[in-house]
Amino acid sequence: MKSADKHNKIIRAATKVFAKKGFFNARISDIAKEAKVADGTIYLYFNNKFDILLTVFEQEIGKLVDQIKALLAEEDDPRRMIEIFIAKHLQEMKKNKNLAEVIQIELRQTNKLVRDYRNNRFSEYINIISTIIKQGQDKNVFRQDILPGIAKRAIFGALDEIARIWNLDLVSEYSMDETVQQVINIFLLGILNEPGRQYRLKVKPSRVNPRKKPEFP
Amino acid sequence: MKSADKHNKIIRAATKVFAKKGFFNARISDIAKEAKVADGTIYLYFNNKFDILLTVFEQEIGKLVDQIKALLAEEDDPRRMIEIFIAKHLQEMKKNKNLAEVIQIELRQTNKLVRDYRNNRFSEYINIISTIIKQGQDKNVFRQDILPGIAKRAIFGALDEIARIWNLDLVSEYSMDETVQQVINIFLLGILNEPGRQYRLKVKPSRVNPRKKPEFP
DNA sequence: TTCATATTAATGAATAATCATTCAGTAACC
DNA sequence: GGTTACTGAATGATTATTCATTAATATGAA
Repeated sequence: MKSADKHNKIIRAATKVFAKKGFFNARISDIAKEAKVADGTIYLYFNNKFDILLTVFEQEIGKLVDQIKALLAEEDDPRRMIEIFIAKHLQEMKKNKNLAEVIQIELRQTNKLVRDYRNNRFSEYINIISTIIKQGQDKNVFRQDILPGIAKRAIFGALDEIARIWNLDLVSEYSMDETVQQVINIFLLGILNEPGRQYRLKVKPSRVNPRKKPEFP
Repeated sequence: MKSADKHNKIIRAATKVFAKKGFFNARISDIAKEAKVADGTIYLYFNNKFDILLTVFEQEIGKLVDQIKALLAEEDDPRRMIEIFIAKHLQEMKKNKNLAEVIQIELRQTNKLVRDYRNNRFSEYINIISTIIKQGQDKNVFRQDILPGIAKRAIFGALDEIARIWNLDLVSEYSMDETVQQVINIFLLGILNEPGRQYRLKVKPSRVNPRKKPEFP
């Protein structure tokens, strides 16, 4: 019987190797060696190299989804929920750089080739953000003119870019906490000083409660 | 004399091919064919495949830097400057999907391997954002507690993620303008409704005017 | 329990492609 | 006739994947 144990060992090895060398430069033999397994063994557990990447990705994102959902279940203030999401995502990426790297790779390299190849836990992940925003709008805590489908991309993109920089291992002088606070700060309050009183956007937000419109994909 | 013309032809071809297939799946012969040139000719103009990617990247980003700087030169309200940056970046990525794709690729795949290989016009590019923010802080238009080095990453990341989605060519129901407004809106004002009056961040911004601290790399 | 056989898992060397790069030769131009 | 630009077939390296072989484990009859 093919053991779940070995399956896991391969996944862990692959995560490590992909993170270090990137998908295209990772050799199957690297993964095999890292997993202390023969090259051929890998093909008993996975169809091909892509399959490994996708499995790693889905599985790791899945864990994140579960964790964050659990955290959020205990909170019902949308403002805090956004804080929790941001903090948790960044903490996780700081802790698990391999995962951060694999997300980067998967999102830009493979997607294009093997799109919608299987169910997408990643969509589920970022839709957590838009769901929180919608809740906040229902409670009138968030601005009604924010489009949740765009906001979710902006927030995820910001987090992902910060994680990318961490992975370049240039030394940063900012602490984790400081960074988390900043990002929360920017997204909740914006960068403008006393926005309501001093400044009108060049183009005013036009639609209110645009829930009818389909989401930004 | 090796013609600048041919050099350009190769660059244009390479941009197209990289965008379509990604760096690792692009063959030199694809680029050669697209440029209507022999495979070997490419090596008269570039050292190797990486060199082509880097050249494409630096050159295209360089153009963007020049354009945006020109636009900004005519404006001195930092709020408008941020608007201009966001709008221009998104417009450009929408117009030139190949470029958007090459940015995605270069930032995640190569960086790791060939870091600091040559001068970085990309840094120059995103430092435009932090410079604007600093100016805004000097004029007391932007909140003093924003760290420009983190804000620049958040803003660029958001824009980049949106461009990524556009490149997946899933149909989006949002117009360019709508998206631009939203993003400006989010970053200037935040998503919170009447932020000053209703909500205190869980953790308050601590330092004021942290200009002394080194920037987020 | 013991041993023979069957079934399943694992191995890693061999295969078969794939391309980046080179370079001997040709063309274009001065 | 000499210099420079260009060509594209040949080279040589690399590696995902396969598969014949071996090891491990299960089964069950005596």
